[in-house]
Amino acid sequence: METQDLKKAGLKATVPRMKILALLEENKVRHVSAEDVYKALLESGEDLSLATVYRVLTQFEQAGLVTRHHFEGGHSVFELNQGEHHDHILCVKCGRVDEFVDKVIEERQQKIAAEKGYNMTDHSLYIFGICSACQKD
Amino acid sequence: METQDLKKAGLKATVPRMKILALLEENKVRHVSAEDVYKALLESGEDLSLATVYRVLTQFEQAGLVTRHHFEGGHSVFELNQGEHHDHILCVKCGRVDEFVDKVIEERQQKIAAEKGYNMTDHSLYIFGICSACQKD
DNA sequence: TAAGTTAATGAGAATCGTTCGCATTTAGTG
DNA sequence: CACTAAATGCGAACGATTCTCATTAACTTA
Repeated sequence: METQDLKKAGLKATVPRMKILALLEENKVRHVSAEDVYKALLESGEDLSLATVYRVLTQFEQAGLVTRHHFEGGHSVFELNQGEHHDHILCVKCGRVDEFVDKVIEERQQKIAAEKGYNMTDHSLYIFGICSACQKD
Repeated sequence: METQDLKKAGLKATVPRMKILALLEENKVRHVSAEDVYKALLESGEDLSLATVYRVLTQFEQAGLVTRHHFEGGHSVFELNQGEHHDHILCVKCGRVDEFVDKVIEERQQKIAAEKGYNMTDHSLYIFGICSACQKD
């Protein structure tokens, strides 16, 4: 039950929080904006405010349930944390997003951080390109 | 002369553009926001508008003279393209930014893109951590 | 080098995603 | 079931960026 997940994260199990978490867990789309979440919930009959969506997503992020990605134009998209860490490769033409995991890169990053005297906490890697479908146009 | 650089980039050699390019080439700071550029130029006696700074930086980006980095909170910072490509490692406590180049990572990225059927055009890699100075606090 | 054409600029309004303030409602507790 | 703190809704506020449009400056050609 989601109630447990929320409690574990130190968050009260309120209606908006459960609805948002449930939506993310449906996993229809991996990467959603606050606006996406807001609209999807309105459509499914929920009545909540956009401000709440932002608040909740920010709390989820702080609780480690969700990762926020910063995109161009000040947009953020959120992604439920599940399974292993991964990075992203995205198409600059159609916006398609794929994911990948590469141990070699992970290791090199650790090494680089160490060399520079940093205690690595996180990283963000995006590869941009043109996907196979778009190469045909 | 900067005039040449601008012409080469297909841009008229106007006063604001030359001043902004000169400022970036001074290279006092590698990563500047539009606001930084605007203030610095005002202080050095130039009279230009923030809108122009944004316009010019965007044109520089399109011309490949400059790279724009998207940071948290919808902030962008710009960096003059000079020398070789590099990635960034930054301190989440003090905001310090270091740069690095890693051939292994570059190659892996090419390989991953190919595997996923993408024609890679660019990438962005940030390592986050706590720098040596901040580890002591 | 002066006139003409077009693109660039300044100033401020407008936009967009996001956050805030505050009155109201709800969840968890006893 | 009543109580208290925390969560929500609403709309206003915000900050970065972009737009509009009248004015000005930069290349072109004579």
